[in-house]
Amino acid sequence: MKTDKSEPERKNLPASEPASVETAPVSNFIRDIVKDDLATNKWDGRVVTRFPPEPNGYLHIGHAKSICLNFGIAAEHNGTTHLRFDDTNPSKEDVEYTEAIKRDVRWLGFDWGDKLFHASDYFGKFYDFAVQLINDGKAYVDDLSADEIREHRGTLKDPGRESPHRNRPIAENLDLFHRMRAGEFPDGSRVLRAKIDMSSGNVNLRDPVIYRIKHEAHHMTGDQWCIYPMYDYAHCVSDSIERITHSICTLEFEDHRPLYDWYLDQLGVYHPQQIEFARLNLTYTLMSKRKLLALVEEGVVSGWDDPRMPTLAGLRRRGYTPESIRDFCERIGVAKRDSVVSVALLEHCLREDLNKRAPRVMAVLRPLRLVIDNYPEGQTEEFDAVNNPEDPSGGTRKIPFSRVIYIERDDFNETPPKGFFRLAPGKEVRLKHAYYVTCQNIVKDDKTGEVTEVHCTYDPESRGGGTPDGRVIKGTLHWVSAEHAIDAEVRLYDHLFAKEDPEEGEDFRQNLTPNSLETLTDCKVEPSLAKAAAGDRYQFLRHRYFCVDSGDSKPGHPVFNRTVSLRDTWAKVQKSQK
RNA sequence: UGGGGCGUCGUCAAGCGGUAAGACACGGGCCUUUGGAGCCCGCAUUCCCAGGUUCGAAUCCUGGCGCCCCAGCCA
Repeated sequence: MKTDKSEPERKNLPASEPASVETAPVSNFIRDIVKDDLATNKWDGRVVTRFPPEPNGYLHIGHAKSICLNFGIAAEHNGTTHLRFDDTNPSKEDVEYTEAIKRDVRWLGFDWGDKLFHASDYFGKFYDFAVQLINDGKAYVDDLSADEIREHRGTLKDPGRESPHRNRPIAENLDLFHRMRAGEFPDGSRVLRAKIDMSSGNVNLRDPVIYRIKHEAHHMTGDQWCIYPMYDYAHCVSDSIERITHSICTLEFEDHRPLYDWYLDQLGVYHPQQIEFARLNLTYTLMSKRKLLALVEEGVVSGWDDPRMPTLAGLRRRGYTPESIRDFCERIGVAKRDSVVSVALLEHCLREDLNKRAPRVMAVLRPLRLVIDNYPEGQTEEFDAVNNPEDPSGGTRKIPFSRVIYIERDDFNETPPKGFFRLAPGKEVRLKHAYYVTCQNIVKDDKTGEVTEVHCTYDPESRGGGTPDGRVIKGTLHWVSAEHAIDAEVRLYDHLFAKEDPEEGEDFRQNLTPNSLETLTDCKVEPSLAKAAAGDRYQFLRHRYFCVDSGDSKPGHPVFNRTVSLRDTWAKVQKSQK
């Protein structure tokens, strides 16, 4: 993969505060449970959590919430957090994903130390425990087909029926299970099931499958196994083996908790507490891994790290900072009620962080030539420009100025609407860091009528941006000297989905924003950007925040991704005038 | 009465029997060499509804109503 070094990224950004002191932790019910447990010494003073992704896709912002929660709670109490790959289904999983997941967790700012595990590390133990269940008469081999098992399971309202194989002698179960493992039976021909209660109101307890046969190679264990354990069984036993204290998962697993508890109780082993919280939903954001995969596979986006994706890899490439994501995860809180957080909050967290850290720079996205008629031809001078008014230690840089410059097309209007205080015929504006200029006349294209050039005069007295007479100039424009400008490509991203709820309607694809990527190839940026490196973040003055693309940017041809816009009061005013 | 969970501002969310935090969004003002940032002010007499207990209820009890999840050999 292209870029992924949090190292170089860190280098040219001011050091960030460590996660622990960013903000005082907000109270939530899980923190309360942990605090209580510590007070009653339930776990001998230990706090051990785990983040258990399945390596079948990339991590997204929803996972970030879980990561921050698990690592955060442990860190607050001097505990540890395990990174454990829940890799019990070889048909869906891949090493590409495990590497991406590790990279993303690290980038977010968390460290699992030597606590890196895989459920597949425990395949041997899982097998032995299963044998124990059989020996205790708590599990049996079922010969029913998948369809038959479903049929026997009953419905939500009607109880299920017991399998005819349910009361097989222990010895026979043992023999069959050994032979399942030995590879004697084809996929789907038999399963190992827990013997619980076919009439339970909780469907999960109607003799759930423990092991299924899959003659498939596993990315960690190769072809050592042809039977693989199911999630419910593998997860609780893994937690037990690792002596997890608080096993935090999302709400949909609430119904599984009785099963989690059942396995551990029957096995008579160490028993962590499962706690469920509401997963993160964001407006305009698709959070389903399966559907995100579809976008990648169908080429709707350029990959898992496309800057429009809600994946951590995508957000990183877009220019998000790990600090802003952590701050966001802290601010949204943790509770049990289903909710949809406004994406505006995420963007706010980003802007707040970038405002403090991103150097200001001048870039003209849609250039319009401006000629200063009374400025000597061939003359060049330099101005000192503050890199970041929010950061006194940010220093200054030199910006070259000359007779012909580029300004933003939007910053000139031949027939200015009310309240427009940028450039217009006869009007005077300030060129940031430079001089005041007054528009004297314009040049238009004969055919299209489009303004192709603006002619101005400058006031030599206004050097630096002020005049002795102290006259008030409301409009300040950014600009780039034509002969010194660097050509750049700029990619403007919009929300991938036009609907607040991307899942609305029959097919989420119908809710895609028609043009969520607009590429501008004729941009002019100030020469200091020649040294911009992949991942560097800037504020293009008066525009928004941009990040040097880590995939396609090259030394002679920088490519910038729009990270997030600046607040735009003028746009708001215009909107309200309509 | 299939089982499980949840209902506090537009959106998140504190609150744990003592009289509704905070954030985002929104509206108004100040300030400004970014229409940025910053600063100030405003924004739930009321907590899904109805009863009850109590000197006192968002918090406890009872009964409704609404929303979410579950019938993979996925996780």
